[in-house]
Amino acid sequence: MNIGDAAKASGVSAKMIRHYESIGLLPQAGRSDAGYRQYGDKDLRSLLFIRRSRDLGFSLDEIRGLLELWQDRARPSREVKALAQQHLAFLDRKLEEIQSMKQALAHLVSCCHGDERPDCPILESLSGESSSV
Amino acid sequence: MNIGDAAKASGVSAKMIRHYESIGLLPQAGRSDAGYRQYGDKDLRSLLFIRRSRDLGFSLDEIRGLLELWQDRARPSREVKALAQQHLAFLDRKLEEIQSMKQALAHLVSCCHGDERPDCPILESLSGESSSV
DNA sequence: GCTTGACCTTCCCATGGTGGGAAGCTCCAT
DNA sequence: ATGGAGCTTCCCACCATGGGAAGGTCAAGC
Repeated sequence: MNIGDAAKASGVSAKMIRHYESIGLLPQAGRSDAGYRQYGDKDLRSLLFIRRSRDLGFSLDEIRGLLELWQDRARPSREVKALAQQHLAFLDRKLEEIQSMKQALAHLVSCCHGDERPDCPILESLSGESSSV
Repeated sequence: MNIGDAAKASGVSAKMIRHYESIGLLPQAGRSDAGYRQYGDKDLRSLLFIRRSRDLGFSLDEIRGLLELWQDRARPSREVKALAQQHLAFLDRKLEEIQSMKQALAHLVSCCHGDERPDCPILESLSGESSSV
């Protein structure tokens, strides 16, 4: 299986597959006589593992840890759970951050009549003429 | 006012102030005889405007637009509102993205007993042995 | 005056995750 | 044999931010 097919099958772009290999997230892929990277079922499973982890927002560094735990048959699930909980806390922080941005901005937007007149509570708030915010 | 004081007063790091100037987000600052950047009240107001906009998650490109509108006394508030609404929609998308990550991960975490045993629904799900997810 | 330390200048490099594209090689079907 | 699709490596870009080196400047204290 060439890299293009592995990319299609895994949902990870060929560019990224090469990148993951280069940073040691994936082992060096086998090569054909011509130097083409070759991928098998096992590689595909790793790629899918990575893609699913990315889908959950894990960083490549966290995924490195997850992959290690995955490959260690004797890992205590405690360690996996700890890693996941840590990321969950990170997601929570992000969520709150964005939520408060959204709330503040939504308020400003609702205050702005949005017509042809120049006066605008959004700009007023950003410039520090804090009347209602 | 030197850049360090402007940084303290605005909450924008000196590094970033220089950067914003270099990309044309801020006009070239005046210089002292020794070449030190000098900042006045007007510059400070711009810096605060930028910081508040960043706090709401606007990109530097969006802020460029906001600054232009701010400086245009005749702008229709309609344009400001449109820009803000666009960013609001972006925040909404981000929010949903993170929320669904959080939800999925929280489910997995709740399924993992997290003890010394090696079996772990989190890793199972990431590796594609989709039982409950 | 001279030293010292805090501040400023410019310049380059790094992060994280991804993409674009060039130059050159390989494979396969026609 | 030719053409096009796919592969290789290599460099550059994004966004926003920070780190740090090498060198100039300023003000306070001796």
